[in-house]
This record gives sequence, C-alpha cells and structure tokens, in this order.
Amino acid sequence: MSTRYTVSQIARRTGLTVRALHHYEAAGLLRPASRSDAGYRLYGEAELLRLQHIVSLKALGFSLADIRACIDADAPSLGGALARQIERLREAVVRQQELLGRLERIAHQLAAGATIDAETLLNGIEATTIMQNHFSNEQLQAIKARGDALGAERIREVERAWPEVIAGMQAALALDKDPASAEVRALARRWRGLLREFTGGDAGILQSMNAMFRAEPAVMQARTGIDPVLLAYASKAVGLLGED
Amino acid sequence: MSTRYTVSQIARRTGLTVRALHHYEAAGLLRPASRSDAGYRLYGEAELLRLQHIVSLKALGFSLADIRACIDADAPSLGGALARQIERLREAVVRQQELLGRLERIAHQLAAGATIDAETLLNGIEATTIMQNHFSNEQLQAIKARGDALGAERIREVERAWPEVIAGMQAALALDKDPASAEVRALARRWRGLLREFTGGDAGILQSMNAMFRAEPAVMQARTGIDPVLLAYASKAVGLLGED
DNA sequence: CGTGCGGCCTCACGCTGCGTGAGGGTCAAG
DNA sequence: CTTGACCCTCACGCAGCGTGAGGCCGCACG
Repeated sequence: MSTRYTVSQIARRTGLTVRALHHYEAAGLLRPASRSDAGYRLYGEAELLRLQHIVSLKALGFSLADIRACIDADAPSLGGALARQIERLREAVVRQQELLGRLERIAHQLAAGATIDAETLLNGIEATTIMQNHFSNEQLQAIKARGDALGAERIREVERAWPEVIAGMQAALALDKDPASAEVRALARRWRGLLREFTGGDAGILQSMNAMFRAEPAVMQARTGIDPVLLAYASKAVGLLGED
Repeated sequence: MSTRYTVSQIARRTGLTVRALHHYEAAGLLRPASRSDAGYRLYGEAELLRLQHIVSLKALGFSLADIRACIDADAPSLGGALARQIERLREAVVRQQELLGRLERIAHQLAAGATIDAETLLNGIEATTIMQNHFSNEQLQAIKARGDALGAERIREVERAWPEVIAGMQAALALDKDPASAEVRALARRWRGLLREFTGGDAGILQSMNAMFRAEPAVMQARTGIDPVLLAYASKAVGLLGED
C-alpha cells in the first residue's frame, strides 16, 4: 500500500547524499514518514514530493531557511521570497561583474607592462582599490571617459608634469612664499590646469578627491608626494586665483 | 623614530575590525612588529603597507590563503593567481546569470498566471529544474528557440492535444491492441507529430528526453501521465511507422 | 590612592551546508 | 556464523570573521 523508501533509495532518486538528508531533517526541512524498529528512516511518496520541491528551490539558490519558510507557509511567502532572491542575485551579479572588470583591467595592465614586479603591481591594485572606495561608480565611469577622451599620450604628459608642479609647490611652501605672489600664482595655475585635466571640471569628483586625501593622508602622500599641509597650501593658492 | 600603532589604530586606518586583525595574525597573514610589555600588539609602517596590500587583494575576492601565497612568494604566483581568480569569477558570473534567468522566467510566469497556488508553482519550478538537469544548455536554448518559433498559441494547442493522444495510447495499451494496427498507427502518427513539434527533429533532444523519462519515471508519470510501459509501447508503435 | 572607563588580551562558540570519518547496530545472503 | 552492505548517532572541519566571556592595562578624575 504505502510504499516506503530508505535513505539511500531516496538519496539515489533525488541526487542528494544520505548526509544531506540527515542534515535536512536536523534543519527541520524533511522528516521521514516513520522509523523502522531498528531506527532506520523510512520515507513515503509525500516526502519524496516534498523533497523534489526542496531540491528545486535549492537549485534556485534559496537557503535552507528560506526553503523551509516557503514550504511551510505555502503560498504567501513564495512570491516574495522569489522577488527577494532575484534582487539578491542581481546585486551579486553586478558586484561580481564590477570585480571582474577590475581584475581584468589589472590583468591587462600586467600583460601590457611586461615584467612588472610584485611591489609595483600591488601598489597599482591598491590605488584602484582606494579609488573604488572613494568614488562612486558614476564618478569612476566619468573619470574613465575623461581618460579616454584625453588619450594615452596626453595622460602620460600629465603624469610627467605633476611631479614637477608638486615639487615647485613644495619648494614654495618650504620657503614660506606668499600664496598670492606672482611665482606661486603661476604654479597654482599649472596645478589647477592639471587638476581640471583629471576632474574634467566636475565639482563632485574634485570633492571626492579631497575627501580621499583627507581620509588616506599616508597612502596619498606615498603615492603622490602631496601631504595635507601641501594640499592646504596649494588649495589656498588656487583659491586666490579667483576666476582668472 | 619607528612609529608604532595599536590594533584599533590600525583597524581605523584600514577599515578593518580588531577581530579581523587577530584573525589575519592567526592565519599567518600579518604579524605585529612587536608586542608591548602588557602583550599589546604593536604595528609599524611596514605592517601598515602589507595590510594595505592584503585589503586590496581581499577586495579583489582573493581568499586569505591565496593572499598569503601571493604576498609571501611575491611575484611568481601573483599573475597566476590573478588569472585563476578571473576564471573562477567568470564561471561564477555565468552560473549566477543562468540562475537569474531561470528565476526571472519563473517570476514572469507567476506574474502572468495571476493567482497561482504554491503547489502548481513548485511543480513548475520542479519541471524546469529537471529539464535543467537532463538537457545541456545548448539543448535548452534550442528548445527555447523552437518554442519562440512555434508561438504561444501553437504551444497551447500542443499542450491541449497531448493528454488526448496519451489517453488514446493508454487505452490502446490497456486493450492490448497491436501496435501495427491502423488505429494505433494513427495514434502513433499524432504522437510523433507532437513530439517533433517539441524536439524540432533534433535527435539529441529526443535522446535526452528519453533519458529523462528513464531517470525520473515517477516524476514524469506524475507530470505527463506517461509511465515507462506506455512509453515503450508508444515508442514501438512510432518505430513501426517507419519513414512514413 | 582608589576607581572608573576604555583598550587590550585570550579563548571559544556561532553561522552555512553539508563532507567525512569514528564507533557501533542491522539485515539479507552464503 | 560470518560477511558485506546499510543504517544509526555523534562530532569535527571548511571560510572569515562576529560576538560575547572573563580578565588584565592605562590614563584621567576625584
């Protein structure tokens, strides 16, 4: 009449392991219909059906807790759980794709830069990580678009120009020169020009960059040579330029 | 001279927690430069730098073990680890996108079918799950393309026609009619027609479907009303049709 | 000089979804 | 009676920490 199956039979029919069935029982997901005299688990058709549902939901990425909620409460939670699961997965995919993008960019750099040492590579990775933390995705895209617009050649020029300007500004600061003096104004104009080359005139990006320098003074100093004092001095000098 | 930082200072500067730093130490990732008399962990600039690297690599999704390998062994493993990580991530993205696709299809059905009860929904989910297990991705795409080509209206017609043909075949089997008789031949022709509507004449899909019926007789019987005996009978009858 | 509060320390369990034994009964066949 | 093949119940292990528990520093305040 009521056919009974042992754990291993059930396991074979569902593609699960015996251990998993034990686990599901412990998790309150599926209790055997009965036990034999020796304590063997015995399952019936109803349990098999329920298990099919469990397997299906698990294949959709639901957690055991979610599955229990869905099956126990029946209808109400299922639709909601489905929606939540979709939302979760969408976010996960987006995150992973961003991550993948970053990894691929790094791998690309590595392939282009021929034999690059680990230290340099890690520093580069660190830079992108910090950027990732301080700029929004839109801002990062804007920066990337800006870089594409400028072209690799111009970017190299800018990168060569920065140390010079920074050194000049540092020297002016060391000699305690008036930020309003003609010499410092000239430096500030170059500074502002290079900065705009990066920000593209986007006030938000400028703000985020300042925040980044404030949040990571040590790292930024190590990478750019700009410490908070120098930044303040240069900012003041640029501010004194007015709309000139 | 050599500035020393306490755990919580390091934690603040890196955005990690004190517990995480303890964990990294236990994992052999980052040992404090020294300890105070009271046993307090004391970190230096070098540790801070190393930790930046660790954070960066972690942000790229590397496991602590991988990170340790990368940082300890320096250059050699980093490139390889990067490539492996990219590969892993690509696979993960593909898997999750497939999953997302399935979930969205189900959600779509649910939205279309208005108020569908949980039982029916779970059965639908089960069907897609089993299909997923028995057909390759290419086959599933081919089936989907086939469905699009036929159109929703034709599919509904086919779905209405199947039970009728199955019932007829079942009746013929029950009466032990000769599979070669005119009546059964007529049934077999309709059966074959409906089947081709699904397979699109693809022998691989037909084979996989037979395998599915063999592997999941109970489920398939519950869903289609076709049991192994009936399937054998029908297959014989169809075979007897020849190239007719 | 005590005391209170914030850090710091070292265990150690918890979470997810089982895998993988350990140690020991059960059942049908030979 | 023995031998496999199954079954049982613990219980640890995995990754990466979170979150206490219980107790020792260290600095400031009264």
